Amino acid sequence: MKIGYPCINRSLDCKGNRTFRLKSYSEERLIETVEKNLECLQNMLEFNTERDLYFFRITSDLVPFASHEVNDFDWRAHFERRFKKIGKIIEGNDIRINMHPNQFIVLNSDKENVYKNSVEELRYHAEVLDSLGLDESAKIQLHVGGVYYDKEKSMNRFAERFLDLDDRLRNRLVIENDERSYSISDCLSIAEDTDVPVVADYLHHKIKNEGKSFEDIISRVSETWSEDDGRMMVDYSEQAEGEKEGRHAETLHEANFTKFLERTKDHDFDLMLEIKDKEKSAQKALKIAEKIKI
DNA sequence: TCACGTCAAGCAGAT
DNA sequence: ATCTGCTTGACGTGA
Repeated sequence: MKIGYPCINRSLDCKGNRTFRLKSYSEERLIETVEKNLECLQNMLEFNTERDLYFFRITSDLVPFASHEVNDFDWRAHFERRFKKIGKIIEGNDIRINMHPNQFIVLNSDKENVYKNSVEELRYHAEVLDSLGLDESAKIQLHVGGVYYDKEKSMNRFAERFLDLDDRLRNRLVIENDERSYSISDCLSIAEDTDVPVVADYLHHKIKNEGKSFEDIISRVSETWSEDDGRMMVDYSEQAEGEKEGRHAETLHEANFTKFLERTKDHDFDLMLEIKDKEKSAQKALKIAEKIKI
């Protein structure tokens, strides 16, 4: 099991997700921003390996406006060596990487332009992972999308469009259950038609689960991951006590996390901790995991 | 330096 | 109708 956290490190004084307003777009600004983001990405990866955190989610903001029409700069060529260098660090330390496009990426949208833009944005994500020289175990994790008053049709539309993607991109995609539309069971049903691996999100499953327990369903989820896909990925987060349902907790709760590990001890997976205090909770989680030694 | 309105983009559920 | 939250709040103007 590898443990990691998404996108941001609060202990370091660099920011790896710098961006700027579309209004301020210029090639100089883009280069400057990507330069700093890559530098910080490297810092974060080094920070992580020094602390035995070998799973990391790279921010979608790494290259701002990468898939926007305003951007015709060949950032891949310009930063090729930088990407390769970071890729070597990733490879050398056997770090697992994923990315998670934001909410605007909806592959199954009923609007043609949203679909088109989503594919472009997914291509950008794949280009980042390709530039780093990573194999297809580096994943791009997305939700199934909208329901549009007809869930079956919307799931079919997802499957069709997924199968229609280029191999290189499709082989990097994985789908994650969300807390209101598509449960793990729904994702598994899509996986049957498409062979897309499924990422199980523990908190989302707690909120939407059709009465199935996490430990029961995780076996079927693990079967969606092939050899080339790498180890199954699981997302873990906790409900912020007293806050609205689905809100992430500020810090990891030891007793909850211990219980989670015990409930899932029959399975090996890489674990992404979606907890507000990031690397702090990740280090805490690592200690707990080592203590009870799964 | 700080407060705060706004930010490329979608969607569903709550208010 | 409008607001909120989402993998992550950050940018940027005005005082």
